Amino acid sequence: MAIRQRAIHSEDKHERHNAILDATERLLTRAPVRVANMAEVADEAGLAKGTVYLYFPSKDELLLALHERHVDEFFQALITLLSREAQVSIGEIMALTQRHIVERSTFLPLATRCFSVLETEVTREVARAFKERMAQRLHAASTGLERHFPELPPFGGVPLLRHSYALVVGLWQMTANQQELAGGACHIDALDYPTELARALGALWNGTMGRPHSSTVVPTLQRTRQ
Amino acid sequence: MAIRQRAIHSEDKHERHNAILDATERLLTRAPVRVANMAEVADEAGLAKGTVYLYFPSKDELLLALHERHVDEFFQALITLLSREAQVSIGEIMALTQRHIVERSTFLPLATRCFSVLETEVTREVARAFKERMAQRLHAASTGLERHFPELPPFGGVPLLRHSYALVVGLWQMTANQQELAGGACHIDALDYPTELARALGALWNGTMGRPHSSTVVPTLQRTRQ
Amino acid sequence: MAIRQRAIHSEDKHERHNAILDATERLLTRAPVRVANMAEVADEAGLAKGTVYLYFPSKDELLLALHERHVDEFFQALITLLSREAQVSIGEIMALTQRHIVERSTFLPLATRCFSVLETEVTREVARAFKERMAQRLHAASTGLERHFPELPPFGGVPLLRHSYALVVGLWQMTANQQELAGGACHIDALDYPTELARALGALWNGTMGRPHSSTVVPTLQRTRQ
Amino acid sequence: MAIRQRAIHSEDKHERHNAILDATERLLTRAPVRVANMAEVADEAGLAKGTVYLYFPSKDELLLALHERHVDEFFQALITLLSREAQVSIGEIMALTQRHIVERSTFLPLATRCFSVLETEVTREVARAFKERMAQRLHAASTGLERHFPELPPFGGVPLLRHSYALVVGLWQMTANQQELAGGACHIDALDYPTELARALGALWNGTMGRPHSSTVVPTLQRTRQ
DNA sequence: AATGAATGAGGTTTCATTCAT
DNA sequence: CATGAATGAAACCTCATTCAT
Repeated sequence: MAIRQRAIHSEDKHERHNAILDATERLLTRAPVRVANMAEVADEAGLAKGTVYLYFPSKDELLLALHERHVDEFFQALITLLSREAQVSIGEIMALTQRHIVERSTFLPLATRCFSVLETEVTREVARAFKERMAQRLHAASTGLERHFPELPPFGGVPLLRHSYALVVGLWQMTANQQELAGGACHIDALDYPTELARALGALWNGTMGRPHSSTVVPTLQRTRQ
Repeated sequence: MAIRQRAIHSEDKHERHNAILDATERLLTRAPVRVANMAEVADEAGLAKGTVYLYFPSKDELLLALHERHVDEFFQALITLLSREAQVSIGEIMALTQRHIVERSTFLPLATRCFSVLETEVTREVARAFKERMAQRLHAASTGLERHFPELPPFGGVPLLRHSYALVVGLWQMTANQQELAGGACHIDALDYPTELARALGALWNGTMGRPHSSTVVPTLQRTRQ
Repeated sequence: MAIRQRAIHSEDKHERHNAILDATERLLTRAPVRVANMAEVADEAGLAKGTVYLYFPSKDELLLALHERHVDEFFQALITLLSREAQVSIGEIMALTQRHIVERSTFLPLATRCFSVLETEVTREVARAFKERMAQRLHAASTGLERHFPELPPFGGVPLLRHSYALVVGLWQMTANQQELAGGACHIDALDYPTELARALGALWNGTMGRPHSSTVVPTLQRTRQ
Repeated sequence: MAIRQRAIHSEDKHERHNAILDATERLLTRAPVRVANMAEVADEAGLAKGTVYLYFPSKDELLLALHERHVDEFFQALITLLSREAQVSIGEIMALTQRHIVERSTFLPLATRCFSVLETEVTREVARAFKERMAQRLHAASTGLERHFPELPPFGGVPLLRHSYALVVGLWQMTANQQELAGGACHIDALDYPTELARALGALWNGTMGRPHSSTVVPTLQRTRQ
């Protein structure tokens, strides 16, 4: 085990906390589906197993913390975008989603796993606190959203964001890793995930705001990829 | 273990196949979140562990088969409904969803689990075959759907169904078992799952068909519950 | 792992149950103080770890079962001796104690360990059942004891046996493994365990029965050793 | 952690040594069966873990030191009692035992633990020194005992004290925490520990001194409780 | 075909002790 | 002297799957 500086000051500890999350992220990137065990995490972080347990009380809380970091980064970016004076378009929000969620190969597999973790493997109190923080993020983002989209009823941003997130996750689960099939079973419905997500989100948002459907959002979501 | 007749003829085998699925379903009904182990499944079916393996090559394929039975029942009902001469309303489709998916306590937990199973624990060939059958069901339902909803473009039923399913699953994962929080953290967004799903699906369908939003679908989805 | 016959019939299972206890006993004999881990036990028994868990639900219950086997063998012998027509002397009982408890190097270390196990590591129900069986053995032995020793008041055998057992265990804990010290610190009090136990038991029994002290019991207890 | 003065002078060190033992005692009082870990000990003492290791080379030697303090307090009291001019009765010695050992909830659990510690976890030298000090205490007490009880042969106090101690410990291990069973399995033998101990010690002492059994000692041992 | 005994890899967590600061 | 972050060995137990009967 590599001998590392000791994390004595609060900031050092925070850094090491993040370093462990980074290590977990790297492992997840390498094999998004398989969940690493604590020995691997410790190894990747250059620490001993016991040290990881100094920073996270259990494997599940480690994974949950990483997921929350993902979510937080997305919401930070979203809230920043929405706090801008100039008009924000649906397309811009989708592009953000694309960058922070879709293209980040670890986000959705981990999110999927955390849904079950929250309900079974973690104390009620931890789960409650996590959900409370999520609710706060939603509210913050919702406020900005309502300013840019007057069609939304008061507090209408929260359910829209929730529904969008549900669509992102649900569609990913249905579509992910299906590219491999493209060769043989290629039908009209076998769009890749980002394209199909863009269409679905477009429909959801237009339907929520009572607008007629506009297909202009799709190219925007695709743009990042090209 | 009770001594059972041997299943020699093909129809007997099919029967036993289903009996194992029934047993798994019963276990899942009793504890939807926890996944039963094979010993319990065999026990519940009144068989030995080894016998279960004669009918299903692995635990994951057993679960997948049960999930497919769920899905099939839903699609059977949907296709039957859509094959009717008289006009089918969105509300009727949602009521069907409510009955077959939302109110069936085992459907969504199992679906969630199967998404990960499909990508990791099952041979490519099995996954491909499963998805192919799903695609066929989607096409069959889509054809009926397009007949009843002329706003849909040709083949537009397939993505709509996929997006709807994604929303059903994704929203369930976000909402399930969160009722417990209702007491303290109750916000405007803490709707129960069926209500929120009805709104989300309503927006998605209206948005997909380019209609203005109509709230009439919500009571329909709720009606089954009363 | 050596491939072994499968234990299918009830008697075979009982045999394997005992084989695992035998293996544990062997390990304990080799290193009476150190408690073996389950991997070692399985290895010594020529079985896989999981197999041991088929026969014993936990390590602690395995140890408790072995201890109970020790105790049972002692009580079987004691009850057999006491059921004899002819007069039984104190010396004979002590010789029995010597053979089954003192000279069996695993008995007392394991007994010591089981006292703590019973109070912390085992379910109340298991502990209760164990103690109930112990009480029955005590009563059975007591009945015979009272027949041979009329000085004992009715039911007086039970406490006498309990006190004797307490003395056996307590004195062993104080004396065991102290031989090593004999060289330097040899005082008048540094008798070896069997001799000192014989004297202590002699005093306890005589005191309980209101007899004047007789030293004749001591040589009897020593006899086995020669 | 509170910043503490450094212990520079020898007396300060001794004080801190005792403070750590006090902390351990407090923890043990709170949960006599569970053995505290070093983190808790340090915490309770208001010190850092490493500091505890400055005063005790290992956890086991810490426990042994605490046990020795217990034992020493008992022997101090016993020797003081026996050094008195006026006749000392068996009852007085038993009352002393009652106060210092039986009623001190930490004494016997710790004693039990230390017996195993002495044989395995501690260097030969440490164990030898401990036993040597015990022998000296025994001899000192024995001298006084022989003066008050002329029936005792020369040096007869040492084995009597040893046997008594063995009985105290052994009977405690058999009886402790068994009150819970009183409800259902209540037999004539289910006396509480102090009562049963009084009878057993009475028999042992009378047997050792060649006296006929007298039951007068029992109420004496109970008196403290009332 | 049916059984269920046997397997053993796989993963989590604890905590006494060390040592850099 | 004092700290407390870091260590890593140690041990338990589960359960999907195999295969002798």
